[in-house]
Amino acid sequence: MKVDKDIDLNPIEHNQTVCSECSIRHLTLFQGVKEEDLSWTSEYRSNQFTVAARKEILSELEPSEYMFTLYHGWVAMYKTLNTGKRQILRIALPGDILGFQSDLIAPMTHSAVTLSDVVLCAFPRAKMPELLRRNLCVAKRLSELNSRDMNICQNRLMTIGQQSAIERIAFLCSELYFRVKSIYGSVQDDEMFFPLSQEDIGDATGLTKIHVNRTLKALREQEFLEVTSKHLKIHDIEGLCELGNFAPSIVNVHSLY
Amino acid sequence: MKVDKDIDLNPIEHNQTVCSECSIRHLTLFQGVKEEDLSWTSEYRSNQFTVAARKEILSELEPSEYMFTLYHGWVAMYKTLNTGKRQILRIALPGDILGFQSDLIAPMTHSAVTLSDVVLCAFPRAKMPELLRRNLCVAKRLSELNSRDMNICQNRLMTIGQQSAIERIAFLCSELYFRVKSIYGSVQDDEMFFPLSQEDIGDATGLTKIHVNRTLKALREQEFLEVTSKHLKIHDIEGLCELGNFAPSIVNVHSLY
DNA sequence: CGAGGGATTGAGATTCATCAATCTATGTGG
DNA sequence: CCACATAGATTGATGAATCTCAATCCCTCG
Repeated sequence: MKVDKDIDLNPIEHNQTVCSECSIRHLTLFQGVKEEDLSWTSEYRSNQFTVAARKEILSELEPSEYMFTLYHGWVAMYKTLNTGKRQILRIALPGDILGFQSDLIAPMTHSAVTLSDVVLCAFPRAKMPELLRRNLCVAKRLSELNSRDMNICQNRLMTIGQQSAIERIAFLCSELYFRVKSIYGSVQDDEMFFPLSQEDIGDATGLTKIHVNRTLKALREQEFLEVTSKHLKIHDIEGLCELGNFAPSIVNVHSLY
Repeated sequence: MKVDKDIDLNPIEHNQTVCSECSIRHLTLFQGVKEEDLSWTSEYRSNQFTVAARKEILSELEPSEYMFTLYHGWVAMYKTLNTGKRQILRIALPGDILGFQSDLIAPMTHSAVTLSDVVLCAFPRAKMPELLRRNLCVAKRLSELNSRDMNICQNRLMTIGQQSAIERIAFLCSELYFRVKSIYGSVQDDEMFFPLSQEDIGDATGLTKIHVNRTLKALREQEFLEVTSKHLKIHDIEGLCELGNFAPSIVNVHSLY
């Protein structure tokens, strides 16, 4: 799928979401911030930006002025090999943090591309150390989100290293199904928005897009799921989890203390 | 390789290493603890334990009373699939933290097995929240170490998802070479202790031990490296890094602020 | 309505897994 | 100290999973 390498973030001029009225704050870095602290804490967030689908928002090896909270839409974090091959490391969904790394000013260790139109809340990196020192519950929440992402990353390692093509795709779809469910509370009729192309699925699972195509056909014929244009319909989520050896609990964020 | 599933940690009765005299403290969780804080901070560490090679020290799905700092030796962190297949998630080396996860009392998300005789510094989980609240530079260091591990995990995902057998093994050996080098400052004659069996290498790279054997033979014949019993000799580290597309900097720990 | 990008299908090549046998090093008990 | 047992390493033969190349189809969008 064609990716636009020019980073263009469009600042939202009017009607930016205010943190105190944010409907997904319980998913984000600011989850535990007390109401009375929210006004000064949210000063560390700068603009909200909109970005079109298939635009790069972070580039490996380049520094980035901001890190982001994904407010709306889907984003793929990935790395590119010298051969041009691409590995998708994780799919970010609303509430997720994009571009955090402990050396805040170093070049990015991975890239990020939007899979759909998205809205981002930007945090200037330069201000992060101060925020983390001043508001410990933000620092704590950051650890928790990182820990969840580590867990997901390790499970992905497991699935790519040890499972077959059909199992890997079953795992991926199960993971995304349960993550979407945990964000919105439910998945209407087990049908959901799913902006990954077959090539994206391949880059996430370590398969070629052609083999992904054949494998999706098998999953369709065995009545596990159907992937059509930007759309996933799950027929048998239990069977899918079993096939992919996926445990729904891994998508949960756990509290540090 | 046979693994002993019974966890048996042998407490060191005499001559335990005191944190203030620890020769690898600069690598550990206590790196940044000020001298004057070290006495109370180190109270949160309980016993040191010795464990023989090929013993399990953490078990997936079971809670663990302790988390550990690896003081001496090598440990493999891994997950097991319902099919019995095993994926090694990372190789822990001295200074590394074993068994941290943000939900401290939950069952472990992965197992750990010693690859050599090891010495562990144990931290009772129950005391961790208090430690992290009381000593912020420990909390900060924990984030930094976790961030480094995340970086290593993502690179491993990349190598397993996108590279060939010989590239994956080149990557693994490069990674371990540079990590050992960063711990001890140098690797004498490019020869080092290397307790992974061919089966371990396979479980770390998503290959069968038979294919690992053939691939090691190729690496030997192409004069990149030689792996003999518990021993790795590197002939051409630059070529190896290039082959595996390995960037030495990924093993570094970066400061959070 | 035409162009372009993704999806689909087929054929053939390649990599890696599986099965099976042998070899070698190490440690143990007699 | 030797014989044996055991586990890991090595090699060969075969087969399956997945990749690569190539062609065509189909949908969307301008």
